[in-house]
Amino acid sequence: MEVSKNYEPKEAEPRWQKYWEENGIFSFDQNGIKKEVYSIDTPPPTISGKMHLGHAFSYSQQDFIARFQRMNGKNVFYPFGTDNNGVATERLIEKMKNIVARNMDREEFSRICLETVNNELKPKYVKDMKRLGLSCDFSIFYDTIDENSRKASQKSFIDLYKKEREYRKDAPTMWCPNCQTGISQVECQDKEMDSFFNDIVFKVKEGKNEEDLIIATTRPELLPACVAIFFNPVDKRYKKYSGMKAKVPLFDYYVPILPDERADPEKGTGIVMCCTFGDQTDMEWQKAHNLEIKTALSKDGRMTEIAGKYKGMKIAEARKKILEDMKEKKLLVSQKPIKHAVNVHERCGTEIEFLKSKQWFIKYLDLKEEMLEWGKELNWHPPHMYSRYEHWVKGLQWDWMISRQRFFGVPFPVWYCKKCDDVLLADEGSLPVDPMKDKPKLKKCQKCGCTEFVPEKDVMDTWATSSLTPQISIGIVNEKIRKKLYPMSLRPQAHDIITFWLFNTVVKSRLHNDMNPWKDVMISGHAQDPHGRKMSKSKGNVIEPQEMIEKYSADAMRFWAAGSKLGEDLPFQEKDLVTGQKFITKLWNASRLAFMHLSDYKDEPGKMEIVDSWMLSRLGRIVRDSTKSLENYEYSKTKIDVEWFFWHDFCDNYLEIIKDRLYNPDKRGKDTRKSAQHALYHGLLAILKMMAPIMPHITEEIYQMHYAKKEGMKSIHVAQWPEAFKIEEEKESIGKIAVDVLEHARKAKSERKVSLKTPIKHMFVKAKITAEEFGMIAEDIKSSTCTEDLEFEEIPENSKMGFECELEI
RNA sequence: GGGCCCGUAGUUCAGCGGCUAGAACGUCUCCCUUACAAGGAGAAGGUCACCGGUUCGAAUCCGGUCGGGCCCACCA
Repeated sequence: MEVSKNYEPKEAEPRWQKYWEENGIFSFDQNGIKKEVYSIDTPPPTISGKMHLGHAFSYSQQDFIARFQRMNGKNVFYPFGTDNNGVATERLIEKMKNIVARNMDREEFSRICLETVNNELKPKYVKDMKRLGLSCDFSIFYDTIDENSRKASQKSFIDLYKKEREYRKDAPTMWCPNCQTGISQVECQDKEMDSFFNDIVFKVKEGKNEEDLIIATTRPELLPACVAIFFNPVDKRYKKYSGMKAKVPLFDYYVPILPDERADPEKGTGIVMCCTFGDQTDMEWQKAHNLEIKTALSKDGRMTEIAGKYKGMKIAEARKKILEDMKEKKLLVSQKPIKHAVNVHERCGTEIEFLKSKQWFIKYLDLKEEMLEWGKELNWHPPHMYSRYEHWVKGLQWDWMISRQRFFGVPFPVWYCKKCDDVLLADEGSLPVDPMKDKPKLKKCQKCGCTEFVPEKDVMDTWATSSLTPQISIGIVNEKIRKKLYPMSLRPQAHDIITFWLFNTVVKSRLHNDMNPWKDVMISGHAQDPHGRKMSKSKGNVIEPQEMIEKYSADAMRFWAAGSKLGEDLPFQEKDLVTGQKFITKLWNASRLAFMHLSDYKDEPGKMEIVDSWMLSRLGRIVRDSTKSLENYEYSKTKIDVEWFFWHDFCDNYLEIIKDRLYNPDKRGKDTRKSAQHALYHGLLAILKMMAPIMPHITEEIYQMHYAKKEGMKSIHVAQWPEAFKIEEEKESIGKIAVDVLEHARKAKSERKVSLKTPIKHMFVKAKITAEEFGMIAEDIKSSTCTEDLEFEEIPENSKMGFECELEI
């Protein structure tokens, strides 16, 4: 069989991708109830334009596993979703369409978001993923904002509410007084600002006298919301004041002086005032000491009525005025200019405030012990990733706040009674609902009988939905098979979101179903720039995977992604794609040689030559190890093992040795040719199959040329994973002599700077095998090394000498 | 500030108690050989970051130091 000289990945890869899709090679068999299922909780990428290198990296790694499991005969459930709900999408679309969400009707804004996502963003994304060769069943597809997902999120909300795991209460949220909107962490930015440390005077009664207590603050305008003063318990200077009260300057009311180790004795004067709320620590203090919450700022960034005469002033104005007044009353001792980083809203640069408002929470702080157990029950790959989960859980201080004052998200299925504020849930049968548009099923408040309701305007945080991906994706398929899918076999994801996505999914699954969502988790590392740094647009070191796939191939890209151990970060090196490309070429050329000699091959082994058994036995070890590696998510080991075996044992040595037998059956005998054909056929096939998960296109191309018909399979990717060949130690050790001799001869010729086909006039081999055994490999040695006269001497078993080879060229 | 990972050849990585510490790329030398010259073969190249400890034996296990990366938190 003649095989064309070159392989063109640019043409071949899309061709096979189309073929796989048209033939449903990766379809999940929804009726395959009897087959063992392997289910994957595919991460839904956030739609932010197009696939980036980190995606190419980690999605390739999970795909290796999916393809391996499929070749092991499992019915692989491998859905695909996109995460397009939440702030990230909102902001992207505001920019793309030049609109501002808060100035629009929510429904209208959501409509534009959905349209943009579906028509512009998603298709590009899915195309990129398919171009990478991802073997998802794209017919099992979800969006975190589609009807199914909204329904699942709202159902989850109702269920947890009924289980008394949800509550609504005042809580501080980050707020931009300029844009007058709640904002999220991702919209914040650090900004270096010039400010002053103001040393101000609190008065403490000490017997008859009043003592001064000096406190350094950058936020004097928050004084009216001051609720306590803290010092560190190890700080002897302030110990005597513990439990006493101090008078707040200008506002003349008393607050307690309390010990707390969060106060830093080194900072300022060592004592600090707690205002509700100046920053995160204020919130912790408020909660830990159960302090009153005072609100000094309103939503438009003006002082509230508790500020007395400063009421209605803007923050900057109030700060100035208050400082002036304190100066006048000698309550301001000194001012030191400082530079410090503050959180600002990235859109407008305004300093962020913490305001209290009603928020929904999932109550889970009481479950810390259980959470640790849940985490331990998962099989972590690699195992050390568990400690990230563990430390996160141990450090938890708040319940899970799930409400956001946002626009494009899943609405809460909730109305409130206008009169008594009682909660009215949507009817489960009517989900998904939008309370701003829909009406509750109940006509009257159960508590007070009132008939007027106020819809909840907030939407859920995106994690409240994405923590349901197992339920959402499973919800798409036949009811009959759902039971077999849950808990799922695998959650693949990167390590940066263990504390969010992974943790939240575990929590939801436990609260809803009382079991873990999956058995195994596989945690990928990050793709970095060539110098091992994080890639980011601002650094200008972003590498686009699309370009690299175009320049080399998807297989080469995946080859690179298989280059580091699971969980390890990997710097991107373009040279690694070159290596991948070379490997593809080598596979292609070796296959050309093989198929040239296999057209008349029939599977009837007969008597096997030693060298053929040597190769198959060695390969048997590789198959055994590689299978184990992939079962343990160690795809990089499989790659290294197969790559090395193929290049050196198989191509350099084995193929060179059998050429003579293949080309010259008249001289060497038909049986020795048959033996070579047999080993060649099965050896190459096993190599292809083991590389198929990593390089799905080139292996498919070669498989289809020769093997597909013979095995009666539509694709290498649904073909049976190779069985390990029998390992035959004795034959291996005899065969190894032949290989050692070949390598020795090659080295000798290279040192003498002569061509490899230069004849060797005389060769003298000494080895620890019998003359009879040597006879079984003598002809192969002669032909592969071009030796004219070969002599052998047996080394006794107990001799110190090992293998020796002398030659004369 | 807390956590996790990593320091092995010029570069990117394997090896994770026991052969002479490996591969790829790069470098140098050679080779048109009936799969492959947009190839191939061979060679050179290492105080396994540093300091201690455990052990018959440490790149590998333990403790510390110093670097690098990432995540989280903080910024009165």
